[in-house]
Amino acid sequence: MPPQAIEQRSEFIEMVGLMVQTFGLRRISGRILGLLVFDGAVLSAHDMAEMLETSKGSVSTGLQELQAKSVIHKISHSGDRTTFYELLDHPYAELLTQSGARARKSASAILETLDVVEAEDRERNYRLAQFAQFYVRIADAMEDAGKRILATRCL
Amino acid sequence: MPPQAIEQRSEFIEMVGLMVQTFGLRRISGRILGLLVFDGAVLSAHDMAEMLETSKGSVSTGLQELQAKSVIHKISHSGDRTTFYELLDHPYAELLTQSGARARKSASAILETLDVVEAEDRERNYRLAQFAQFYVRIADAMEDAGKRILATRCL
DNA sequence: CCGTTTGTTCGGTATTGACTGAACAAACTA
DNA sequence: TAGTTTGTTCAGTCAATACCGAACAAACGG
Repeated sequence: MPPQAIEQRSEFIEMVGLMVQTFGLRRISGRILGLLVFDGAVLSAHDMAEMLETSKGSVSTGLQELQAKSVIHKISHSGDRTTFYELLDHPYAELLTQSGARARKSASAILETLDVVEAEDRERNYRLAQFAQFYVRIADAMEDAGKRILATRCL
Repeated sequence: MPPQAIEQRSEFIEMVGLMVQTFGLRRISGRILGLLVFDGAVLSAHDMAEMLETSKGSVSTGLQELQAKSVIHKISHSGDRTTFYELLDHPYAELLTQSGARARKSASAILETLDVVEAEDRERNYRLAQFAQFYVRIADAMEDAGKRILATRCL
């Protein structure tokens, strides 16, 4: 690989590391994701730690996080104790689903307050309802986006 | 206000403080938002600092953040040096717009990598495109939700 | 079984960034 | 102008948390 390409790859990996933090993922998880997206390889935790120049411990946590979000999955071969990992077919759908679920939970919490609070103050009721609706819209949007991604034809 | 209502109010305020962190807002900004949503009052920074039992400095930063996101706006009366703040009519639309813009920026950054990288590796191209599309979908979803909120009839 | 390789757990460390509070600035009053 | 109130800025502090790496566990080969 020419030196320029190495630079591009490493920049991409770092960029993804920063980007995924929006979803509450650790930077290390994003760097792993970036590595897998760029190289498309099937890798062991050991290899990843070397390639990303980081500790095995960090990689281990990152891999757990990415599995919990259904971004990657394990692969094992008989007669080999190594566990490998690769991207799932639809790596990002679950991220959206979970974000949507969180938003819906926020909406519920607000509506709960609305229920509990005295129903006399019309304007407060409106403000709380408006606030809850904000989260409902986000939840809907996320879930829709997730479904649309799943519906997209695979290569 | 009965003690139970005070408790509900303060719980709500703290909850919003945690919730808004999803949008990259500080906790203090969320607590201010919670206060304004619950009370519907027009308040000065001084009052907010007292009510939230926090420093004037924190409130000041929080107010700037909320203004930058078009959640609140200033109100001033002639012959009074105090600046007051209140919720805007559509406090949440801009939050979505800005989130959408950030997502679109991520998508662009990924597509830029796709452009730069050798076009030979078909599978890499696909993975990068898929990743970019993920962010495009989020951007679209956020912007749609924002528009839908604006279109919702006011009280 | 022992040695080797792979991977996880967890206590300690370092870094990030939110919050505080004091100093400063601005705007009005007497 | 001096005094008062309001608000911002910024250097320092503190807490949250991501990361490191050593110790441990598990799985296989010799």
